[in-house]
Order: sequence, then structure tokens, then C-alpha cells
Amino acid sequence: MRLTTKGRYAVTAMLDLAIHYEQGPITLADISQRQEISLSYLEQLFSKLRKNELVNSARGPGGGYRLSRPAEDVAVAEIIAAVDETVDATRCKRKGNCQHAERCLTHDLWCDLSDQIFDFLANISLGSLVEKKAVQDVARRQDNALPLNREDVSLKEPYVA
Amino acid sequence: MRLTTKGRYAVTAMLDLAIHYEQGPITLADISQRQEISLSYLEQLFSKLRKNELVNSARGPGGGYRLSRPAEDVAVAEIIAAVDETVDATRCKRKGNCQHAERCLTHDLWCDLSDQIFDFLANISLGSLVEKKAVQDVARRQDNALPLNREDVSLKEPYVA
DNA sequence: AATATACTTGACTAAAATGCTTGGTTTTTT
DNA sequence: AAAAAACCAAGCATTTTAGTCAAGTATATT
Repeated sequence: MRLTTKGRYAVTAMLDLAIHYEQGPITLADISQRQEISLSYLEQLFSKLRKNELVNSARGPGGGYRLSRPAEDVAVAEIIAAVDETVDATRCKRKGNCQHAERCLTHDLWCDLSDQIFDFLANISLGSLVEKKAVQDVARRQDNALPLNREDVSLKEPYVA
Repeated sequence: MRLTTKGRYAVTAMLDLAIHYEQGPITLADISQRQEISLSYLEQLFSKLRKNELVNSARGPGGGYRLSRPAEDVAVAEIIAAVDETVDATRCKRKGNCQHAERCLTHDLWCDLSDQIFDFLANISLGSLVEKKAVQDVARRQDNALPLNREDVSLKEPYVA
């Protein structure tokens, strides 16, 4: 299983989209500021998310990204798979050729673990995360810290990390 | 969760110890040949395993390493924790200060996942692995490929990777 | 039509982690 | 004494990570 900052960033960004779904297309600049992820890194991630049809994009002023499905139908496992390409704890990509042409001593153990992790993440949807109180609290804090709306963009000061 | 080759190597080496427990102290050179892990890397891993009291060492000819407890009482999670120092999927080491002084949007998700992985690995003992047929088959293959005993070391040819 | 805004692509890179290697030293047995 | 093993420390080459940067292309507003 590859579980790196990349996958975490992708899930965080997708959750941000889910939370602000009502507000129409969300720009990467907004996500960048709220979640403190560099804009160009987000661009890379969203390129993959779009190719995996997890988000739709709209160009031009007023554009941005939206979830392409209801948040309830998007599993965390899908998001990580979309950006990390693999959800696997073995070294042989489950082929069983870890030691020469054959399997190593612990091959089955890592396969079982991979299944376990995948099942866990496959059964958690963005929708279920949005409903959690802890998530809502953090989202409220982030929105208050950076209260940007399309109506009063002029009010905001430049963001400084 | 850090689940790298390091942790996999450590578990594999410990499983090798468990399988050959009857044969008295096992040298790292034996493990290195059977499991195809470099000797000096094994030394580093076993330094940590010893500090965590998972193995006992004996120096000098006829020396080597043994499990310090019955294989049934050694959880895979302990081994990985001993060499990787952490079994954690969050970026903040569970402190909840992932975003400035506060928690990030997905903090709880990664905490839950870490717990899940830890529970899985905490409930698998070396003993339960030794009993598995797949493991026994691989072990038999490895022993046949490199039939070194303390009695006929002179028979073996230099190992070539 | 001009412009602002948004997305796309690809090359590049600093820093960290990984998996070793080298070169020793001690300790114990024979 | 010689050999076999554990023990230790420093360094290193490669790969991966987590981005940045630059130069675009596309779209919507005005």
C-alpha cells in the first residue's frame, strides 16, 4: 500500500470539493488556500482525478471543479488509486514472483493486508466524511479563516503562507 | 502507516527465525542467503529488534539470533513498529496539529485507518504464520535450495545473487 | 476583440528515504 | 591463536517524494 502525502492531499482536496459543492465550481486556487496545498501540485493531482472521471472541470471565469458524482458514491479508495496508481503492500504487485520466479515467505500476509486496507477505504465515501462533526468543525474554521466568496472577492487580502 | 521493504524484511527475517527455531541460534548469514537480504542491512534491522527485546543474540562461533519469546507471542505489528518506529498514516503523528496548530480535514480518517492496520497486524502472530501451508511450502523450497547445516558448511558453494 | 481567468503540459529539482557498502571492533568457541 | 560470529558507525548511490517553474491553450466575460 502506498499511502503518501500525495494520496492524502488528493482525498483532502476531494473532500473540500464535497463540502463546498453547493457553491458551484470550486477553483484550485480556493482549495490551495483553504487546504494549504501548492496550486501547481493540485493541478497535477486534478489532472489524474479528471482522467479517472472523479471530477468535472469548467474553464473560464467562474469555472473550477466539481465532483462528477454524488459524494456518497465516491470511495476514498478510488481517490487514492487515481493518484497513486496502486493500493498494494506487496513488492511483487501480487504476482507472487517476489523471490526469483516464486513467492517469498510473507507474500500472502501482505496480500491479505492489502485487501484489508483496500476494503476499509473502499467502504468510506466522501459523503460519510462530510457528515462527521469533526470534519464540519474543521471546515467551518477554514471557511472563517479565508471567507472568500465569488461575491466579495475584493475583500480578501493576499494569502501568505 | 509506513509499510516499506524495511518492515517486510524484518517480518520475513523474524519468520525465518521462527521456522528454524529448533536448530538453535541462527546466523544472519543464513538468513541473508535464504531470504536474499543483504547481511549488513540485516545487521541494522536486528540491532533494532534486539533493542526492542524481540530477539536474543549470542556471539562467537555457534552464535546467532533466537526469538526471545515463543513465536505465538510475537505479533507482526511489534516487528514493524520495532524497525519503522511508527505505525501511523497521519502526517502529524496523531498529534492533530497537521494544519497550523489544528487538525486538518482528514485527520480522523487517517487515524482510523492507522488503527485498522495496526489491529490487523497486532492479531497476527509469527506462530500463526508458521502454521500456514503456503509458508511451509516456501520454507521447504528455500531449505532445499540452500541446505546449509552446521555439520556440512564445507559443502556449500559461494552464494551468488 | 481584449482580457481575465482557468486549466494543461512537461521539464526540472531539492530534500528525504531506502537499501545498501565499507571497514572496522568485540566476544566467544575451538 | 585463529576463526566465527555479533556489533557498530559512517558514508553513499539511487529512487521517490513533493513539489516548482515556464510556457502554453481554452473559455467566458466585458
